[in-house]
Amino acid sequence: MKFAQITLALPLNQFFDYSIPSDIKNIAIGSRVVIDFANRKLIGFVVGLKDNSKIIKIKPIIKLLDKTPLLSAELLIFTKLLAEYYHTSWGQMIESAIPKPLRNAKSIDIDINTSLKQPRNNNKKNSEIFAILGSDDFRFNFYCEKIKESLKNNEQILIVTPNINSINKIKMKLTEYFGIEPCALTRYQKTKESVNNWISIKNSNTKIIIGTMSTIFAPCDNLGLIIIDDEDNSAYKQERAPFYHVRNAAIIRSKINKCTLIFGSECLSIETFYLTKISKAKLIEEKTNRNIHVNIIDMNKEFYRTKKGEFLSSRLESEINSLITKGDTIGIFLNRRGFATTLKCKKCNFILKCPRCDINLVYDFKSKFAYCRICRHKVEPPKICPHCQASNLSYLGLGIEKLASYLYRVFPQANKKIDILEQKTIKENTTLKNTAIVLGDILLNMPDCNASEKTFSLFYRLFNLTINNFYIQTYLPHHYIWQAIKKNDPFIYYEKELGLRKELKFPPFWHFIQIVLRGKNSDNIKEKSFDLFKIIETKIPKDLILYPPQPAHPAKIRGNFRWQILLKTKNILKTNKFLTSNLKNLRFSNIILTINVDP
DNA sequence: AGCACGCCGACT
DNA sequence: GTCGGCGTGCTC
Repeated sequence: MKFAQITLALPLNQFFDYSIPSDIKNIAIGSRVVIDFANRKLIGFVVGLKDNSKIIKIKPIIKLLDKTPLLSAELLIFTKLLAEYYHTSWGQMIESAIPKPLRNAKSIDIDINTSLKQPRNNNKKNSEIFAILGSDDFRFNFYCEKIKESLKNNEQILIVTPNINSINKIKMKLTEYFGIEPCALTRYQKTKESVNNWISIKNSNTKIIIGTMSTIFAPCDNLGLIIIDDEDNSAYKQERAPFYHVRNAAIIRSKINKCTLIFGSECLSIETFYLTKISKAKLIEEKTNRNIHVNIIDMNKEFYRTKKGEFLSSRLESEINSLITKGDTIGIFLNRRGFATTLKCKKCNFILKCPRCDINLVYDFKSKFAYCRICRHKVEPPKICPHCQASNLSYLGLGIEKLASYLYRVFPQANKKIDILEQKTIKENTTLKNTAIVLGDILLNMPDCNASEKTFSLFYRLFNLTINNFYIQTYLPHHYIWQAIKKNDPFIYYEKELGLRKELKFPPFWHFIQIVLRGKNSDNIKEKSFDLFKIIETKIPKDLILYPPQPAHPAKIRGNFRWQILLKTKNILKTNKFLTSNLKNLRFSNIILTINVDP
């Protein structure tokens, strides 16, 4: 072979041919090479070999970095399919699949063992998906059963968890259960150790691998089982390019390998529930018999009885009072940090906002500063309104600190009987005797098609931690989320939500594709968004739904203004092809355009 | 992505 | 005159 087809970690969806000099032997598909690309020394990934090339001015490969290919055929096809789905270049997807130290043109000696490969189990069953709904222990026991089967077949096992804490927790339990320590891919991408781990996995010396989302790319040549724990966790969607979702990536990888895939959670995602509904996944559910009293407090009725500016209904206040008088404890939950969420001038209605992100600054009582929740920009709140200089600012909006000070004022006798609960309570699996949700509806009012799913998963978990009474303050008392919690039946929620989504042509029935334009000049971004919209509008295929440009959420991040165009489609690959052919000759100066599939 | 080329306006 | 802004084309 005289020529190699090479893909690069640049946003260029094409291959480049390079000649193979005679002194470079053993070049193979999947190897990394150093090449000269437009006078830049770059790393390239060999994806094809051929005897001739149509390119006239061809350059030679400078250096071969891997004597044995770093990327297996399986990882190559996996990254290729993912890149096609998420509208990125193959090379960029490959780059995100390998540890950081292997991404630059410096050569690191790596020892890939080709002789001692374990024989692959070739008479495998077809891939099978399980959806496990239940507590940590219930899921862990199921995982162990399946891990045992894979170990017996001498296969490798991938376990993906959302964060480092959960890696350590599961790792300890597995070590105890199997007597072998799993390989943990914490800080997977950055360290030299990660390269050693990577090579060890590639050489099949490591059987059980556990780590965060990039673990889905672990170079297992003999993969038998993939476990995605806490599969509905929002951390599994990468929020920068390449935008991939671990759940979807796992489905693709399990199909390629014909291996078993397990999605487990205390509260399954709508997508996974849908898989069980259409018989693509087998549902395994923990049966619980719990007797919790759920009290839904209709805030529409309470509003008139509750004094203005107070956050607790008189009904909840009297319930709290009788509980603590009995010597019981109650946890009050509010998912909003800080003291006040809005600093507003009484005279001119000026609102203190972040200069870079254009969202309200949240006042923190302890530090006496106002913070931006996106970029952590902080300011000392001005004593008088900086706009009209005629009045001071009022501290509006309910944050957890304001709630705390209110509670201790109203219940001075409470003395550690009232707990203020935050998101981390749920992560720590604390047992709660009684729980009250102050603002049941804040997440529901967000402009996000997953708002109800987020609300349900948050409060259902909180409900699962509670043993006696569960109180919900809401303006939507008949919402199916509360009905599902009241009856301790998540399927009430899943069925209703899925029905609505089908009607609205929402995921998982249709897919969103979000095109974001961002840059420093607000007018320019808006104008070019409409230009782009018009271009797409004239060529749009029938089966595509296009929404006019609108400011993205949030409309400004770190000084960059953002506008978005949303598309809705049933066929991602077809729509991606349509976008590629229509966007390839398009370039706006000073604007960065990103495409986020399944945002 | 990042760089070179080329076209225009404005400034020692 | 020429410096530098940015729109455009190209990279095997």
